[in-house]
Amino acid sequence: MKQPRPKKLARAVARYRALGDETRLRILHLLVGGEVCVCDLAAQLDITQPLLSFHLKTLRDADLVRARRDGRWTHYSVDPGALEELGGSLSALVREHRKRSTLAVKCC
Amino acid sequence: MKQPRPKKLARAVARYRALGDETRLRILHLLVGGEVCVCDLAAQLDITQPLLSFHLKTLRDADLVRARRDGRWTHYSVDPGALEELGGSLSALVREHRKRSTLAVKCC
DNA sequence: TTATTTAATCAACGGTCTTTTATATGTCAA
DNA sequence: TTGACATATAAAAGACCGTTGATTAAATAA
Repeated sequence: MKQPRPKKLARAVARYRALGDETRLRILHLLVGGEVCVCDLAAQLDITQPLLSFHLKTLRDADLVRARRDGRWTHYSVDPGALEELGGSLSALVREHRKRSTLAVKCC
Repeated sequence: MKQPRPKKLARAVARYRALGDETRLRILHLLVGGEVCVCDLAAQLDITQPLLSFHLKTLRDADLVRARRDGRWTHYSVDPGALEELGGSLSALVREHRKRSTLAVKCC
């Protein structure tokens, strides 16, 4: 498989890193059903408000979620694009592995 | 989407965390063509030997790669199972999002 | 305006992860 | 056996991340 472009690699790293936290993965699952406001997320997560805000920012910075302000409230939703890109590159990696593993290239 | 089982969630977190590092993602891409020995990985990565060993252990602990000893050398290869499980849960998340996002559930 | 509510930001602490240097283990060749 | 080579492990330092408590900003209600 050709080596990933630096830019793309860095983006993938940032996204995997964002996914590598239990609270953030939970948030993502809460959002998968559609937009949820921060107040409702807070009600289900049992963490302090600033901490939730921090995790949401982390997910935002990785483009995994989007925020929409509506008066006093802010609604978050998943950004399917980033997830698809990640899932796609994972699948491609597995496919590539399958294809090449039959060829049994010797190394040392 | 139903909330993920604690055990499965923890495994996913550990794996995303393992993927959330540039060196380790590089290693995975180097391995996708088939088994590679540590010496060849070292030649392509420009990091110290103990550090490479550390990253390989991290990937092993996440079940993302397997090690096979062959005399003096150790060959690493990707473990497709873990990658498939990750990719699958990502795709499921995206699919679920697509399905539900048309229903537009109101929150606050 | 003033008070209240929702959410984001800041500073600081503690813990975990990465990185380095040094050492150990295991395997083969001489 | 001894020496050389390939890789793993240990200990310590530094950087980074998650968490908390206090504060701020923005929007509405009184």
